[in-house]
Amino acid sequence: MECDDVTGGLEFDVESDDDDAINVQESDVLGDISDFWDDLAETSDDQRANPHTKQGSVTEGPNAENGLSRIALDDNKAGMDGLDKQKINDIIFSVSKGSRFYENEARKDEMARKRTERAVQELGRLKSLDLTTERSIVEQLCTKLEAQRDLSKVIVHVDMDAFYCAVEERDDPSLKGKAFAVGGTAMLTTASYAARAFGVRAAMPGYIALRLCPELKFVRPDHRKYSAASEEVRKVFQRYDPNFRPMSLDEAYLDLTPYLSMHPEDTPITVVSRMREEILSETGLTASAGIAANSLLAKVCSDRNKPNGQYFLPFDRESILEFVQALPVRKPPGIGKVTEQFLHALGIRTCKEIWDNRVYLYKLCSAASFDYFMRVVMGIGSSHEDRFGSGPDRKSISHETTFYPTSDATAMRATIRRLSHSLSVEMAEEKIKGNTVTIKLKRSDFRVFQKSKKLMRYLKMEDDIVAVALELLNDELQVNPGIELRLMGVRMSGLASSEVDKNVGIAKVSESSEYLGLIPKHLFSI
DNA sequence: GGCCGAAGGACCC
DNA sequence: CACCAGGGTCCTTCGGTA
Repeated sequence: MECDDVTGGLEFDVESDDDDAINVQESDVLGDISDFWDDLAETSDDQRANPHTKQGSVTEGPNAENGLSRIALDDNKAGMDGLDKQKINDIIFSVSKGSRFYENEARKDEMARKRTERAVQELGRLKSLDLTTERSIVEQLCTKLEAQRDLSKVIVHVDMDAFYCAVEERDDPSLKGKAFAVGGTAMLTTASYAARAFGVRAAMPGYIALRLCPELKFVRPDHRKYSAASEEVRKVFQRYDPNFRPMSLDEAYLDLTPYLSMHPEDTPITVVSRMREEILSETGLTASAGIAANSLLAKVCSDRNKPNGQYFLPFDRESILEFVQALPVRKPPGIGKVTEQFLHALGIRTCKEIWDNRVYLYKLCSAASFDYFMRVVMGIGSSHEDRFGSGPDRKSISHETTFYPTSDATAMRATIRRLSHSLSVEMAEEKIKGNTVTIKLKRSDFRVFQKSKKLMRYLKMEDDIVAVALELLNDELQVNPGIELRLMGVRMSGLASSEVDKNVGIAKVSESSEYLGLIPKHLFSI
C-alpha cells in the first residue's frame, strides 16, 4: 500500500508489496530524481566515492557505488586514510570472488539494493507531492527532540588504541612497529597500525590480509592477557567515574560531571589528559578519548584524533550542529554500510543532507529510523543512554561454533550437546535461567537460519537445554535432510535470575525447571 | 488493533 | 597450508488471535 495519511507516514518504508504502486511511475519520475541528485550532489558521485581511482583503471571490483559494498574495505575507522583503496579492493575482490561467502554477500546486497531502489522511486514520487503537512509534523517532532537536548553532562568515550595488538606489542617489543595482527588465517580480531597501512583490519580473514600484506605476522589471541589489561584500565576509569559503562574490553563511557563538580580546578580536557596519562603509565597502553555532551557525540569524537589523542567538542548547540552536520553519514554509530548505501542512493552523503532531506526521510523510513536519524544530525543523544549507574541486564546468552561443513546428523547433535553444556555452565556461573531456546544454523552457503522455542517454564539445566535444542534441530533435519552446515549455535533468552530465595522453603531447588506463573491478561483488567 | 512469538537482518566490538 | 568469528543489542515483518 501507499504511504497514505500523515500518521501512517511513520509506518514504514518501501516494502515489498508496493511494487504495483511503484510500477505506476513513468519517465517523468526519472527527471525528478535527476533534479534531486543535481540539487544535492554538485560533484559527481564517482569522484566523491573514489578519489583514489585512477583514470582507466578497471573497476570490476567493488567500490563504494557499484554495489557489493559489504565486500569492500571498510575504511570508516581512523588510520585508514591515504590508502590506495581501489587497489586494496581489487585484491579483496579477486580473492573473495566466487567463494560461497562472496555469493551470500552478493545475495544480501541484492536484497538491500532492491529495497533501496524502491525508496529511490518513492522519493521521485514524493518530490512531486505537496508535503506541507508532513513538513509541519516533522518540525513538531524535531521541536520535541530539541527539548530533550541536554548540555549539562560531560560524557567521555575512551577507546584503547588497537587494544589486543597494543598488549601483544607491550609484552613482546620485537613486534613494535611491525605489521602484525591478532587472530588466525581464518579471522583477524585486531590489526596493528603498521598492518593497517596495507589495508589490513579487524574482522578481515587472515588469508586475505596476507595478500594485502605478505609479511604480515599472526599472533594467537590470548584473552586472559587482554582481560587482565582491561582490568588495569578499568581501575583508572573507576577513579573518575565509579559508574563508568564498559562496552567491551577496550572501550567505555564515563560521566565526568560529578568528578568535575568536585574538582572545580579541573577542566574536561585536563581530566581526560590526566586519565590517559595514568592509563599509559599504569598499563603501558595508549588510549584515545572523545569528550562531548552525550555518548553518541563522544563516540564520534574519540575516533577523531586516534591513536593516542583526544578531541573536545564544545558544549554549545551551535558547535555541536556544526560538528555533526559535517560528518559523512557513515560516521555516527548505528549507521552501517547498508544504511550508508541507502542514503547515498537518495543523494544523501552528509549528516547535513540528512537534515535537509528530513521530510523525505520521514516518509521513506520507519519511525524508529527517522527518530534515530534526527537525533544523530541534531546531536541529541539517545534518550536514556547517558544515565549511567544501573547497567542494563543482559538479554541473552549464547555459544556458537564454526566447523568444516558437514551433513552428518550425529555430529550435529553432538555439537548441540556440547554447546548446550558450555551454555549451562556459563548460565550457572551467571546464576541465570531462561525460557527461550534458539538454535542458529549456518549452511555451508553461509545462509543463516534460526529456530526458537519459548517455553512455559524457565530452564537452566544442561539436559533441559539439550532436549529443546535437539528438538529444534531434529525438526529442521526432518524438513531438510542432508542439510550441510558450517556453524551451529545455541542461545538462551527470556532471562531471569536463578538465585533461589532462601526464605521460600519450597523444594524447587532440586527441580530442573520451574513453572512460570502465567496469568491470563484479562484477569488484570479492572 | 495491539501484543506475542518466531524469523531474519543490521550493527557493534 | 590455511579459505570470512563469536558474543551481543535492537529493529522489522508476519501470522495468529480473544
